[in-house]
Amino acid sequence: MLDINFIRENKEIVEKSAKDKGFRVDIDKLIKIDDRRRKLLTEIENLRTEQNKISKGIKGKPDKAQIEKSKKIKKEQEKLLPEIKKVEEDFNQLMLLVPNIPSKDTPVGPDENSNKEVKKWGNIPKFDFPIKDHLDLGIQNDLIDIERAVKLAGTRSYFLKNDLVLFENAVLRFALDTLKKEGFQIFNPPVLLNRQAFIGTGFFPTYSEDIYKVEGEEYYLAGTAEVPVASYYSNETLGEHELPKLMAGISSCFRKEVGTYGKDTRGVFRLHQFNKVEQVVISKPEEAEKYFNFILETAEKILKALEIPYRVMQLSTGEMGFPQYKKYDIECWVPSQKKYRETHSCSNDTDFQARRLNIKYRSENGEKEYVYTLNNTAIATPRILIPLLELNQQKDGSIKTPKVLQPYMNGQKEIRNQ
RNA sequence: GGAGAGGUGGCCGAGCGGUUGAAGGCGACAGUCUUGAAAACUGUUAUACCGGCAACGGUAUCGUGGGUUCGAAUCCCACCCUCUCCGCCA
Repeated sequence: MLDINFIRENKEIVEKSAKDKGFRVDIDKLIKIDDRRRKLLTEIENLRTEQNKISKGIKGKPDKAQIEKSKKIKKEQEKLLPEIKKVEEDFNQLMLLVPNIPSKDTPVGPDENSNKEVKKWGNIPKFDFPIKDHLDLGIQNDLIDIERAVKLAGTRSYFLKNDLVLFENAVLRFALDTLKKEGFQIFNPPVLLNRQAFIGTGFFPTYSEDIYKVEGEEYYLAGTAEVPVASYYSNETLGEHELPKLMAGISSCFRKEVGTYGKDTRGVFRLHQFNKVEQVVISKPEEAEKYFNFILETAEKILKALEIPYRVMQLSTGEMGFPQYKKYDIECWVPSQKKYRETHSCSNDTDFQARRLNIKYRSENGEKEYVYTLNNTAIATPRILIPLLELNQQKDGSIKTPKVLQPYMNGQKEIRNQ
């Protein structure tokens, strides 16, 4: 959420930002509603002032004149109440639809063609045998079964099997260990959450169509641990000395993937349910950029250790999403597609989420201010298994275990069909 | 799921329907005292919004939303949450 006073004073910027990002908001309407809201509020406050004055003058029993006057004021108030209620509702609803402002260095453009590569790491491997893609490798070694999953869970579902289950756990655990070393607190959060958590993190109302709702209850399944972890300190004021909060959540993630029909249907790239370790940082405004780079680097560290070639893209305005001020994607090399594919998403949301979540900090001089929130994937599976399986495949279809994961696999050096 | 108790300021805790934004205590901060510290004493100590350069003024807030009343933390209704006991259960 943006500050209404900021919106009023920077109407053109707010309008342009929304347009560049591809969102439709009527800022004129919002300001008009706010004008009305302010006017009504003042009128009601003035009436209450009068009424309070009368009440304060009454010591014992009120006399007739006092009651008459008070009743009259009350009637006037009651005339205004239905309108103010409506106006405030409209106002709040519209406020939730105003996207964050993109950073000045964000490339302006409607889609991924405007994204900008900011770094690249690793050499693209050459194979001296015909390679298989992750699904063929998975089927050959009895590690992935999608056909049977579809019988009971529909499209975009999967079974992982045998050593791949252990391998997946190894990857996740490796990510957690890496983050722990970097000073993160680790969370296993709830993922069945109330509306407020989704509004607070900026997923509602804009992205509500992609989120599963529990039938008959006001609970929803989180598509990322960002939702519960960023909400952890909601409605709290932190001390300046407590910042930054480095938090990492591991959870299953659920996404409807509406509007992606026919996209990425092969294998385990785009799924309704997957697992992810997510980094969330709560920081002081002036340190946000620093920690934004930090969580990008921790993710890179994990990829380097896993020896996956990747590149970092700065996303354009049209690609970056509703709550973001600045966003990088990390894309990993997928040999079978001869392309980099998105595996990580790194966001600086400034105080946009903090305003909705009501998370502040008290500075040393006693001032209260909103915190900044940042988040980035640490690792997401099964998606990351795609480059991992493909990059480590051998001529006979078996798969080498990356060195850093071997300790997590009891020293097992390769995965093959038993 | 059944039965009961309860939700008040940073915390504990009081509050006959009328200077109650809210006693008292704790904590925190400042001052006095002290070589220093502690103790003691004195004072200060909620948040949001609106108006104002400011001093300050106004409004709202005692789980949430309604209602009764000239007036609600206090009475009524609904909902939410927490705790205890019983049942069920990984």
